[in-house]
Order: sequence, then structure tokens, then C-alpha cells
Amino acid sequence: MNVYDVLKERGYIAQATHEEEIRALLAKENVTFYVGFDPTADSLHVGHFLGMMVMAHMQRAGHRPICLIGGGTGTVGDPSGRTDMRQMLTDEIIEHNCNCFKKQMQHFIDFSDGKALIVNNGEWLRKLNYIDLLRDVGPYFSVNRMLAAECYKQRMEKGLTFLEFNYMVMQAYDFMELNRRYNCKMEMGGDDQWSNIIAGVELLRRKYERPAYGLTFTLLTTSEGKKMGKTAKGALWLDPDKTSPYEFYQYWRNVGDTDVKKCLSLLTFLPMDEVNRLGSFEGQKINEAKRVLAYEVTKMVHGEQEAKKAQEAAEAVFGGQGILDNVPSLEVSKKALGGRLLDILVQKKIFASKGEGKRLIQQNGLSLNNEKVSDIDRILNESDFADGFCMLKKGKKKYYRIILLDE
RNA sequence: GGGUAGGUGCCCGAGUGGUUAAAGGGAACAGACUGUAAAUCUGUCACCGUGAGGUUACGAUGGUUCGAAUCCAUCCCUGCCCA
Repeated sequence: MNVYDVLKERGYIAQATHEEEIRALLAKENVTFYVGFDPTADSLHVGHFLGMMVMAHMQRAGHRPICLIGGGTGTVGDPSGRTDMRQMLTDEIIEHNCNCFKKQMQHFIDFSDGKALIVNNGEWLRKLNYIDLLRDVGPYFSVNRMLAAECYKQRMEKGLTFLEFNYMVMQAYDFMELNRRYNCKMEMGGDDQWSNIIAGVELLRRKYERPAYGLTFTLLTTSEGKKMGKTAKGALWLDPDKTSPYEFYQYWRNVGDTDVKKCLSLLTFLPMDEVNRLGSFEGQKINEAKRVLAYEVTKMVHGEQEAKKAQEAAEAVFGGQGILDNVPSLEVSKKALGGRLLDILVQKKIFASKGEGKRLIQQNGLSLNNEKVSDIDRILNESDFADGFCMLKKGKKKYYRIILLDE
């Protein structure tokens, strides 16, 4: 089966510059393609993960992915679809973030034997000379058309700086450079990158009259059109230190019914038969599908062992039975006993402030060992612990195991 | 550079001297209902305090005033129009 059809069937493809040609090209030869990632944080998140999935599918089909890390573009900031300007990052931070990205990418893409490449556009962008650049690619861009691009629409109201306006040029330049160096013929990216991708495709076609293609993949959104992968704390990170495997698992375990099928198809490698089967479950039964989804995605990101642990913990806590060892925990020293539970939890950062904690207690949102805590001044005593542990429940579904330390 | 409209809490946005910790909406959080779902309803949503109350907050800094998000001055930032 042609990868293009696989991608299409699984729902990845949003837009393509030359649908039939791309399909034919992918059937005919091993194509080098690239996806760019700007190092805006020190970890990839779920949105990037979707890109990884696309690349992995392509790689399995024999094509060669290039992960382009935006050490150069990251210094400018992509204005696409944003209402505000990105914060300027320092060179050190960008450097650090690039390294973090590289490490994480190894989990999803096979870089052995040149089967995939990872490059940083800082390598060439940072050396560019302004006049040379202008003369080199400037003539192939129409400002009129750039201004009309969808990605700047929101910015036309709030203001767009020249700095950011150039982002598109840089991205197009990247494609050209990768084409020169690696015979890269296709650029892929999230659908919000469409304008930027076309810019590169057109640059190559106009300047060199070379075939170049662009393809965008669906953005991960809920059935209501909201971005997926947002937690109360922000993004759903792939770095276990920023989002624990348990939290990660829980996120997927809790997706809305209407999004389960889409997630299975986009974020796992389960065969489509299975995706369709699981996705067709209704009512309570769909929980079975969510369980598979959460496990599969967690396994890919954090490994089988962590996925199992997360699943065990979740099921122990929500199912009432099982091993509680892997439930998120916090440690309390014996010295703290006799103090208010509220104060201890604020100190342990379970509550952002005392006010928040009080509110939660007053609203009946806190339980200790399955008993509602109704008294704000509830004291934490040794008798609350059995075998050195006690269970705390915050809100509807956040569980913590409190471990009593001797010290 | 000139003119003009603005900068309010996580976001949008009302408020033009005291009754404003600041309407309304969204987001978020909690409760009920459920299936660890969605929808719905109810409540909460600056910080400290059990409470009374206190503290901090309306771009920044100074000032007028018994009292300012609201008035004045200077500065910074943004949109639009003109150059």
C-alpha cells in the first residue's frame, strides 16, 4: 500500500501541493523529506509527537526523514497563527533546547546508517549575509502575496514586525538548502505551516525549476476544534520530568469519546482494523478503547515498562484494587506530623496557595483515605498512615500517595 | 516625525474620582449527575487570615486629592491615518 494512502486513511493529511504527483513519487522512489521543529522549549510535546508519527510512517515505507531543528529560525519566531510575538530566546537556551530535542527524537526515528538525518538550520542561517540573501532569494518572493497569506491574517490586525515577517523567507531558504545538500524534495509540517511550506516549494520551483512538494498534516484538535495536549499546567510534554508517564497516561485515558478513534489512528501504529473496531465502541465500553489508547501512546513515548506502571497505578486507584506502588507520591517527614494537612500540602506544592487549598476543602474536594476532609484545620497524624502510607485525593481524579518518612 | 485611538485580573472586555478586588463572557477548578467521557445544573476563581479584617493590583514613574483604574505630567509599548 502506498504510504500516501496509509497517511490518508489514518487521517494525517490536511493539504498537499500536488496530491497525485506526490502519490506517484512516493510509490516510485525513496524520497528524502523534512519536517522542521523550532526549539521553543526544552522538550517536545504532543504536537511534535504527531509529526514524529508521520515521519515514522514515512520511514517505514522506505523514505528518508530529515528532522530539521530550528536553531536559526528559532531565533526569529514563527508568527503563523499567533496573535502575539514570541519571546526572544537567548542563544544558550536555543542551543540547550536543540540538544533536548535531538535526544527525544531518537526514540521515534531510526537514525542509524543514514536512514534519517537530524540537522540544525543554524548551521547555514546564522552565516547568511543580508545582501547576499536578499539578492539570492528576494526576487522570488512577492510581498503582496506574502501579506495575503493566511498565516499572517491575525497579525495584520495586531501588528507584525519585520523580524517575524522574515520567518517565512528563512523557512523557504531551509527547504532550498536541504534540497541542495540532501536532495530533499518534500517538506511536511503541521497544517499551520501551510503558508510557510508553499513559500519553500515555490522558491525551489521558481528559482531552479525543480520539482518540490509540500504536505501538511492535521493538527491534533478535539472534536470541538480546541487544541489537544493541553493540561492545567500547560503542554503535555514528552519529557518524563515535565509530564510524568502517569499524567501522560491519564491524559489519553481521559480523552472525550468522540476523539478516541482519531487519536488511535493518529497516535498509535495499531492496524486500522483494530482502530476501527475500538473506535466503534459505544457507551461504557469505549473505556476499553481509551485504555488501549493510553497504553499504546505511553508505551511509545516512555517505553513499555513505564506504560505498564502507569496503567497499573491508574487502575489501582480508579478500580479500587491493585498495586499502588506507582501512584504519584509525595513524602512527608515524621516531623511534619501534628501540623495542618493544608499547610503541608501547600508546602508540597499540591496546592498553589492556601486560598486554593481552603477552597477545595470547603467545596468538598479533598479526601484522605477515602474520607472527605471537611475541616480546614485538619491535622495530619500518624494514625492516618497505615504501613507508612496514606491516600490523598484531590478533586475528582487526582490521587497522591503520601509516604511517611522516618526522618 | 505629525495626528489619532488604545495599554484593565489566565484570555477577551466593561468601568472615567469614593458604594470597584473591579460588570459580563471564555478558560480553569470544585460539587451534583455519569463511564476516570460529553452535555447540563450549582458553586469557586489575587494573596494572607477560621473570621472581622488586612495586603497587593488596572503599562511605568512621579504628582493633584481626605480618597485615583479613573484627573495631571513625563516615559515606554501597540493599532490606525498622514509624512
